[in-house]
Amino acid sequence: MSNCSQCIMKRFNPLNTLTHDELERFSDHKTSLIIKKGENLMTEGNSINGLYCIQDGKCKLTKLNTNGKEQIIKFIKGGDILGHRSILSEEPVGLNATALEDMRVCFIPKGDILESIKDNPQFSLNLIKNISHQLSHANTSISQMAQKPVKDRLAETLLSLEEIFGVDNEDYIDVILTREEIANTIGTATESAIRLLSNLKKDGVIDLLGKKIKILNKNALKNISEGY
Amino acid sequence: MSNCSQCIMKRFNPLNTLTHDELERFSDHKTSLIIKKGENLMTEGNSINGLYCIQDGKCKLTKLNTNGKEQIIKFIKGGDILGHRSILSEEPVGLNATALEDMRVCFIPKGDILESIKDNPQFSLNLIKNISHQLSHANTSISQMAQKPVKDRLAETLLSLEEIFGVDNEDYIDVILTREEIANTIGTATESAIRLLSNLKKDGVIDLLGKKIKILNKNALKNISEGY
DNA sequence: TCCTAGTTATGACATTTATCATTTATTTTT
DNA sequence: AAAAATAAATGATAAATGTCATAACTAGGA
Repeated sequence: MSNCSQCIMKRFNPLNTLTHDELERFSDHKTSLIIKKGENLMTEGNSINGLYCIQDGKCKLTKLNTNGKEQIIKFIKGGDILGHRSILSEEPVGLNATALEDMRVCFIPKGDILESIKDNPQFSLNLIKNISHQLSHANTSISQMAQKPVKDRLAETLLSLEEIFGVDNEDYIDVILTREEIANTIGTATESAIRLLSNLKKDGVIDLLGKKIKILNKNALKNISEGY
Repeated sequence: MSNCSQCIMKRFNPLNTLTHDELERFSDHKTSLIIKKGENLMTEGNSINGLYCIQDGKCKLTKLNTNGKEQIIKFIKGGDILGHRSILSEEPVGLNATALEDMRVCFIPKGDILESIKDNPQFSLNLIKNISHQLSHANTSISQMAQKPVKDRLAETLLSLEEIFGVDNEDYIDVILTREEIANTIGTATESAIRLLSNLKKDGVIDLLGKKIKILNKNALKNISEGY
């Protein structure tokens, strides 16, 4: 089994402030697991007794609305952590985490996390910063969802997907989403998302190849996302 | 000047875990200020070097969109604190805090807050819980803004305004908002908000008296907010 | 008190977005 | 490889929401 102190994924998350000893303790107690595409790593309303550190693979964080519709709140990739909000606030998990592709994930039990929080103020602070950052991001999302038309939100989402996942060797955004998932991210009907994507393609702003999306004119998208 | 250790407002916020000594230190360094209706307590993008504890009065937390529209993210009342997210994450303030009526506010310098964070783990934890709770609330908002029609969001907002501010002695919701502010809360045009309010009145679900709003049928509103 | 500026209200209309129906394409299963 | 299931695309139409215009009302200042 791999060792936390040698793991490079922690470079990207709050675990990067942990001492060698702490990481050794994590290694001793951690479990590795494989989550298959479509499976849930966390489920809304469930409680969780540890923290997930994503080694590899992508997932979506979703919320089921009272009207039965799924809203995608955030995307998660290798290097991200999940579950810390729930541990810190001692509340059930608020979102579903569903694998978009097969994932490799490490699970570190709550006890070890709490110990490090007690002993290592810098670690606590980094967790707080992570959550704070999520909060300001969420506030921006609220504003955009409430005030911007669907077209603008689609443009914004495409830019942010490229930002998060980067591009493959042919410059396509490196994540595969169904049209329905794109619609559930921007909060619109699937057909509307499809139509708007087709329009963007017709206008030469993006290229579509099956589910793959390539941004051809980032400036144009940026303008659209700001309502021009 | 009033004394933090005797102040009852802290009963409602994370400051309730502070020791007598810590509160004395706060008292020595704190300043009290009056914010007049319409003035800003905090401004988006500015940095802040302390924490505000609201004694009295109400304010709105807003975000200015790239298209120039104001989105109301949250309402704040006596007993709430402001600015802790910015202090903890060492980032500029993300939202404007604008007084809806005259406010009395205490300002506690950053240094004292950070000292208590270092010394008092329970205080830190309570701040984290506060921010975590805001985050789950924000995620719910995203989902509702994205997926629910304006009518449902208005119903939801009215219920939540009564929840937050309570009612006066005639059962009107105890906060005065313009129709534009209501529209900016639910993310719609002012005229749409006005029309939907009129409809709710015509249906006997609410009563309107100038800017004052009374909920007559809470169950009906709850149903509307869930799409029935 | 009157005046002015701002707010609320309402109608007419334009635009955006959702829904439904159907076809075509793609993926999965057998 | 064929069949079945699922997803994408597109047209027609309905519903929701925004915009513009204007009138009625309200509150605060001269």
